[in-house]
Amino acid sequence: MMTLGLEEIARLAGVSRSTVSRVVNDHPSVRPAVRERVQRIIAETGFQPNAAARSLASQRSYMLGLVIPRTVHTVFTDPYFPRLTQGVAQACNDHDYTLSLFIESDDIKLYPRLSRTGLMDGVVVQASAADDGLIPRLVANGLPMVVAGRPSQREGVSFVDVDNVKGSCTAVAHLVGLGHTRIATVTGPLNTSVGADRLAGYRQALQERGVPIDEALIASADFTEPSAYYATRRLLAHTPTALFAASDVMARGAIRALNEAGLKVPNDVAVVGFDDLPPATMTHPLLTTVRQPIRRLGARAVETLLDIIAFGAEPPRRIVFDTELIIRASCGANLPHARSDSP
Amino acid sequence: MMTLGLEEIARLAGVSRSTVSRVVNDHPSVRPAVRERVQRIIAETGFQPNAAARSLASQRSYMLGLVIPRTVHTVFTDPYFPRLTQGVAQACNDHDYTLSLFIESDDIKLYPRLSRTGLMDGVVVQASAADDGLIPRLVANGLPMVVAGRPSQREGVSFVDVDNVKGSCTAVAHLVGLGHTRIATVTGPLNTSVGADRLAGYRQALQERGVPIDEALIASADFTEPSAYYATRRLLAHTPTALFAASDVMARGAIRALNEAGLKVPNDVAVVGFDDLPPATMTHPLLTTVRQPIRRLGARAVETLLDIIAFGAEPPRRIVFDTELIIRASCGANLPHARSDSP
DNA sequence: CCATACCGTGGGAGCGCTCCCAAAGCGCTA
DNA sequence: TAGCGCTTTGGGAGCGCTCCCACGGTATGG
Repeated sequence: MMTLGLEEIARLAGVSRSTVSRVVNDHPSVRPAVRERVQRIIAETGFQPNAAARSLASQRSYMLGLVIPRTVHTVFTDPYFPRLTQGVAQACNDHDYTLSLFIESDDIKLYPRLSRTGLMDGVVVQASAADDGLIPRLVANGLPMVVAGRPSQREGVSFVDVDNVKGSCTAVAHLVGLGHTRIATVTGPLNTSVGADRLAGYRQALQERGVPIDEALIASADFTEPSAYYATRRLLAHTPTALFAASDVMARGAIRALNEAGLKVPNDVAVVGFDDLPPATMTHPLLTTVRQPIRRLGARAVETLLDIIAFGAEPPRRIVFDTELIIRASCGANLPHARSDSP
Repeated sequence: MMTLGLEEIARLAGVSRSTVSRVVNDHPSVRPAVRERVQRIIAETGFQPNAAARSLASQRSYMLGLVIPRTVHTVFTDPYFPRLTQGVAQACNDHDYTLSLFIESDDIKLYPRLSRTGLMDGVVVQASAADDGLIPRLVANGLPMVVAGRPSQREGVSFVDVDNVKGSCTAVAHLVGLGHTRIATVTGPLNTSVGADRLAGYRQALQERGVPIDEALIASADFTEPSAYYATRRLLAHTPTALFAASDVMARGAIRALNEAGLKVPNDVAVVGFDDLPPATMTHPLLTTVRQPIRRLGARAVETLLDIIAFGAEPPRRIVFDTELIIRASCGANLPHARSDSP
């Protein structure tokens, strides 16, 4: 059986390879009658152009990569990444691109895998603590790229992020408005911008409202539930009346530690999280948190990437989404004795 | 700047294109001295072979596809799919393959997208109610394929699945052993084999133990929480004392309906789920369920696929994993008045 | 009626690799 | 020293497509 290629279709339709190519690629300059005849043959034979050959010749693959420099386990444990992937996958579908996943915490293995492929038209890279290795190399490589989150090295890099500083500032300000002055925080890793930014927002909120900052009320963790649990236990000795966790998952860990110590949420300690990721917010009581539009962020990253592919990486695109404070029960705002948040 | 290709490296190293190709592909017949020299040049220049050209010439891409014929929303809402994806992604990493995601509920769009790509060396396809359209076409196409779950059309198709009949049979037998005779079930869609099989296991357990089957105690749903909630409400009138839900997510919906009706779990109604997917099993009380090794299933699907790619699709591989009954609190097995499960 | 313009079409020349075959170089034996 | 077989190397011929240029045909204008 002869390979079903452009040439073969051309033979069957009595035209040339070029004309078939034009029909396949919706090029306008083909007579309707000819176009129709070719299309009929294509439908009859079930012909599908060879993607490798097409990519080789055209330098386009219509594939995008989603690069998450984490372990596979982390990616599927932390609800953030599936959500991001969802946004990215949906956008890829919408624009008829194929999505490839690169989940690998080891930089050394990740880079060759990415550029060896060479097939990707561009990549969305999740920011991480150690992206200084990967991102500049990708940029030097000339591979169109958008970072989800804020990269440590921002020179000439396009990114899509949420305003973490403002988000956590709003959350902490809310706690201050409720009358709290001993507000603890469980932070993310401070060598990541997301961790650092959410702590910065915490500091800013206290500073702006004249609440003294007690460094003993700041405990750092790594966005996992157990790390937050232990961080919170360390915090207990300093008698906070409120706690801001830099993620919902960590808020769960904090609440667990609080409950174990016989403290009631929100009566003894008010708690606010960050993310608004449904399974994690199903705490008792329901978690007050800062909602960030993760799916939209993922989708926007893809759209920005397509824009870069089409029009070049200059100037770098910077998109920052706003967050929204979602007030539920864990902050105690609805408690009878709560002081009003608004004057 | 001249394109960095095999030819260019060859020139720099003073050898031929073929020799460079041999070095890149670890072909043994290259003198160590030459190999080393070429490798040095490759390292210095940061050369990476072009994947499209390589795929075109060799007919191999080292890419696998994971095809999930569902909406993007479903895939990221139901915890089963992320878990499966995790297993698949890990296995792809382990074998140095790149994973592409094809999430599309519309058959009409899915097929062309898959075969147009043509790049995939093979695909893992999640079974679905309407896979009769997709799977035979893929088989006809000659694309190496493994189905996760049981395909409706099994002729010559390789698949990896769990023993759903035995799994649910064990679960229901457990309830019978606890003294229940009015055991209701909330099933998955009965046009899927997973839905049908779990119901078959329910029937088998009752039959084997001489418990009459009351069709009024069987309500079908679609694996979502709300559908199970409503199905359970319909069941309430028939006064079950136990309920087997065909998934953990549905067990949650069932428990919600039960609680709303003022029924306590497990005291008034014992509940057993299926899947053992952590977020969903965090019910009050903790869910007794049938654990299925989803990640292993995903990983095994990939390994089977690689086997098929290497050695051909004949004979079709059929792998069935066993499940395990995980007894927690929701079935009431630990209640003081519970009858012993074992004679 | 011929010149000019353009539309539709065909074919050549790659894209950067792999695969195969032939040739060269080597050590060994007879 | 000629002959043999082995290892190592080089180059040709594609893989199936896109892109570009050139050509013939028809429509248009002078």
